[in-house]
Amino acid sequence: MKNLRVLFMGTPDFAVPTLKMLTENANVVGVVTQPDKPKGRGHKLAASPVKIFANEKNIPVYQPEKVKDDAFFEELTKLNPDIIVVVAFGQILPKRILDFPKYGCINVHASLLPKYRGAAPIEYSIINGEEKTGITTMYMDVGLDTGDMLLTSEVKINEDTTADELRESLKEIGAKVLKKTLEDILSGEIKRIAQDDALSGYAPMITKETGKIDWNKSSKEIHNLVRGLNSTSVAYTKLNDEVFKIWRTKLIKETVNFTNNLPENGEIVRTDNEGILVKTGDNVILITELQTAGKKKMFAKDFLRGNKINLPAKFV
RNA sequence: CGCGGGGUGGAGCAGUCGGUAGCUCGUCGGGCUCAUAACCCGAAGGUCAUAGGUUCAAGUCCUAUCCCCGCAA
Repeated sequence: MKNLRVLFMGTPDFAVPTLKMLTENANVVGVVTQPDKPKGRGHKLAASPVKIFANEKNIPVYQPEKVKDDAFFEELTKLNPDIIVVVAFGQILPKRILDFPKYGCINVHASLLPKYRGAAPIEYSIINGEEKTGITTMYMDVGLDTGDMLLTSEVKINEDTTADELRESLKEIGAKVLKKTLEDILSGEIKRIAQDDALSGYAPMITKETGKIDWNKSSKEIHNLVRGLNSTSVAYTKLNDEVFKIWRTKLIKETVNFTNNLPENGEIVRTDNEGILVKTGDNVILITELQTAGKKKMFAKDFLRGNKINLPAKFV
């Protein structure tokens, strides 16, 4: 594998461990990543984590606005990679690029395909309450995550696993599975398995609206949303027109019986050292970590020290 | 130069018209109790982000810098 000419395409932090593995085991001839974009406060130009890593390793970096442009294809022919590895790159590869390398284009995808094709497989596997997910490597084709599957690796999702935690473990597993995939390709042992479209599903992009908590839903559904969105975007709700990001919740096993007056969904039932107890569609849920505008993420009990919530109060 | 909020004892917050700092917790010690995260008593702990300036006097006003965060992209 040492002599394998690899072109790597990727952008976020998730892609870095795989790139690192490649630099240690193969000949990475170049790295393609999204162009630096104005980002965050002040609109400062930010380089992708992949670019930063590649710069440290003195690997040539390419940042085409559109990878399908002729100019980039020309670069590609000069680099003459044997294989292209793609991890969370963020652009669709045209057919002529897919067909170019002799070993094709391999993608590392963070789900057990054919489920959760698309942009946000990690988040949606948790939001939908899956109990397992994993990594799938595949040969890319012109569709979105529709190519023939190669190797997979499963991981369990526990009741309180967050997207952030899951991403951390999957990015390392992705590197390992890809390594094995490349070894098997080179030895000729690899088997390709076509995806069964009948079982497929898409994990669309996360939007602002995705994170809005609907308090009419069950505690379980709300809990899944909160832990599925605890990194790039966060589940949120509003209290008196102020946005509350909800970073962590805890499920309450026992069903609470409201003998006298039944609270409305979203209404705060109690605030104490444990956190903020809120009525949901089917029971109650405990908010344990939250964040308000201008403040850092903090434990609910800490928030309550300096911010008294006068009941009755209701999240909307 | 995108808009905006904020940096005060370990944590979360107050601090009005400038007069040297307080609350809810935590911590430590003691008490009560069968017991406790409950209650009572007491204690330690802050050069109020940094550097200048105005003033008899600044956490509180002015200027610059550093850091943190929300929104928008």
